[in-house]
Amino acid sequence: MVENQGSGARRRLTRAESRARTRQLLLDAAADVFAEKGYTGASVEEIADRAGYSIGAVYSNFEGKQQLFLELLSTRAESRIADAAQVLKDSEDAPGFRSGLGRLLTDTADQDIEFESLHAEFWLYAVRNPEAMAMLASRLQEARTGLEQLLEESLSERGESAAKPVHPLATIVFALFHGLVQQRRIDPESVPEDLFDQALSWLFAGWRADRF
Amino acid sequence: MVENQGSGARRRLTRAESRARTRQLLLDAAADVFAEKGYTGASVEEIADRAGYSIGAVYSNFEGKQQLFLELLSTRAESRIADAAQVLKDSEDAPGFRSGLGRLLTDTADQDIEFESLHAEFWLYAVRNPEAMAMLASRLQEARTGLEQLLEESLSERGESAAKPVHPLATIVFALFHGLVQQRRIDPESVPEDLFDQALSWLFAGWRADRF
DNA sequence: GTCTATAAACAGATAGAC
DNA sequence: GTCTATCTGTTTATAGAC
Repeated sequence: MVENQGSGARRRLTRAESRARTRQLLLDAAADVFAEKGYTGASVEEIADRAGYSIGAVYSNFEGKQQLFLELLSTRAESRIADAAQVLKDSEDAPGFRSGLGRLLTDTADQDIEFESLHAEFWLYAVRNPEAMAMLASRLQEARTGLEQLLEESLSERGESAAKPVHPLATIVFALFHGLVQQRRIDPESVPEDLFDQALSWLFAGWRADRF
Repeated sequence: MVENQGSGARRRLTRAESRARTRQLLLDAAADVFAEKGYTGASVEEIADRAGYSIGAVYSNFEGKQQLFLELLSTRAESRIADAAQVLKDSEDAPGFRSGLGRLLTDTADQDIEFESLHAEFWLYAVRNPEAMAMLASRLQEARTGLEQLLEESLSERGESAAKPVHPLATIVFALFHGLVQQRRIDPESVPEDLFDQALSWLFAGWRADRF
């Protein structure tokens, strides 16, 4: 007796898969609520509600609120930047590199408004809970490394590689990105769309001139 | 009958002054606790305790937790940067300007560790409570204006003023400052002491070259 | 003006039904 | 594996003593 499990185009929900789906829905909902209310302000009940489950479902899939947050921290911190950088790498050529980053800035500040809030929550949590700091540090380093590779490729296409390490440049670009996104959220007029490109243009020019 | 009020070097505590002193102690304690625990995580009781008062003292001097926080937001946001910039202005000449900012960065990240946490709390609060956004925006603008003046004076001493507006430069320096401080708190090795100076050097060089 | 005591609401986490 | 009910602790804010 196979029951109606193999019938139809549907059917594919192992217990493990069903559990994984629940976990995913809870994690998505948690990201939303943590971004909106902050770690302390977010309630487990609201996370569960928004995912379409009850409180019990959260505690049967995660140890608790803290572990749920840490799982997001370890898997989602900076992921948008890494992804977006990859998109830029695939879709743009060297001259479009900077304007691509400029668009990334305005998109992050104006459209994906949860990103920077969640980033700030991760940062504050790590600052207050040293045991989570190494985790965030390694995620940030991953993102910076991705950006470094992008920069190196972009520069090598222009025949100006190998002379200086781009490492500090990547760190600077990264810091500038977050700083400008934050400022644009508070006072959009003070951070016009092309300011990031402008800054990168000056920065790169000065960096190149410093090779001699 | 004057009572023993005019006697001794002490005695100077009008009710108004005594009240002002209590308010000040509560505000100082509040800044500490909000920085350590966050807006939601900070309890009125802990603020009162740390100031040496009880819960009732808070509610007799402020409308509540929210107004206490908003008073800090409206008076202390970015004040350290404005103050520090003024110190730099008074104590340093043009060539020392950049290294002065570099020291400000490491001090802010390593010594006055409450500053950036409180800044992040202000930012998150404003992002989540639009009625407070204009207040933070104006405080940020004040700080940026102060930095602008510093830049203009520093540049005019080198005879290269008036050609271009420094406004965008001030915004960039500001964003970079916060971005690097945040990154240094998480991963100090990725933000060496002279990175900020290095970045400013490249940025200014590129900016100058862009005049033509 | 500040304190103590308390009210009223809400949180994270657990136990047991299904 | 998920839900309902509940336990326990904590929170903001207020009322009334002093």
